[in-house]
Amino acid sequence: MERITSQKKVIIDYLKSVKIHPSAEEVYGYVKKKLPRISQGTVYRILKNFKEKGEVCEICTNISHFDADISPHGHFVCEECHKIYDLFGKFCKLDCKCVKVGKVKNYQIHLYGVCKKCQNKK
Amino acid sequence: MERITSQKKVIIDYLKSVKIHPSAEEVYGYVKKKLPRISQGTVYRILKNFKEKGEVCEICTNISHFDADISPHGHFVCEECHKIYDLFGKFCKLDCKCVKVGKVKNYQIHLYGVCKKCQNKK
DNA sequence: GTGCCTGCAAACATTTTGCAAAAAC
DNA sequence: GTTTTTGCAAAATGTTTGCAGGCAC
Repeated sequence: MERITSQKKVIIDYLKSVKIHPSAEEVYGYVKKKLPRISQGTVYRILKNFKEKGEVCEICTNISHFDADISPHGHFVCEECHKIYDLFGKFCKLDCKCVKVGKVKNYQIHLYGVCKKCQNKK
Repeated sequence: MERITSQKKVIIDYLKSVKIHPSAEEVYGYVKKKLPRISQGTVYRILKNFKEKGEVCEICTNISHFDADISPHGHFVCEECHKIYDLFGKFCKLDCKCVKVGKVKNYQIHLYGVCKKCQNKK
């Protein structure tokens, strides 16, 4: 049975109270003020735990796969085999004109799930 | 003036010939077979160079920012100040029913550009 | 020949992990 | 008391960088 600890409470309260989308490092920096003995490892473990339960989501900015097809298209990432599939459906074309916060240079659409091959393995 | 080297040629030819969306590590593994003396640093430098010129794009799978708002919404990432803005427009709702490659659990939409604050600084 | 590019190795940033002690139940 | 979770430190992972020599032009 999962246990409720002060570390988890402080982290989820913090994430629910801010809109700055903090990095793991920023979460650690804040939580350390409230719980000075907390370690980075714990922060990473708790964030991963929340993510797996679906209580928080991660936002991707750090990137590591490359594609020479620069036309606007989406990607389906299989969470089992980590294979990346191209998606060319019409929903991959976004209308960026209505974005007010700044000038959009490009965009990415990522769907996460389990691909058919991996579904059939079970 | 930029120079054309065998390392660059092998890398871009490889990326244009495959559909597996290789990681930097995979690019290195392949290119090493053709050019055994190539180093990882060179691969990273060349990939970054191609990306900056817009010849290849990066696909995000490695992730590092957290958001307790798990409703479907997009993010605008400013390439100058690295701030992340929430986007709640209607284009942030994707219809995933037409995705055939697997079962979609969730998705992310990321727009990249320069936010208004940074535009005004110039 | 000049200046950009590469190989190498070290540095750096980020995240994960093993283990004993501490805390939750 | 039992089991999960934590703190710590080390390791693993992924990426960047400085520099001397090599290569494109």
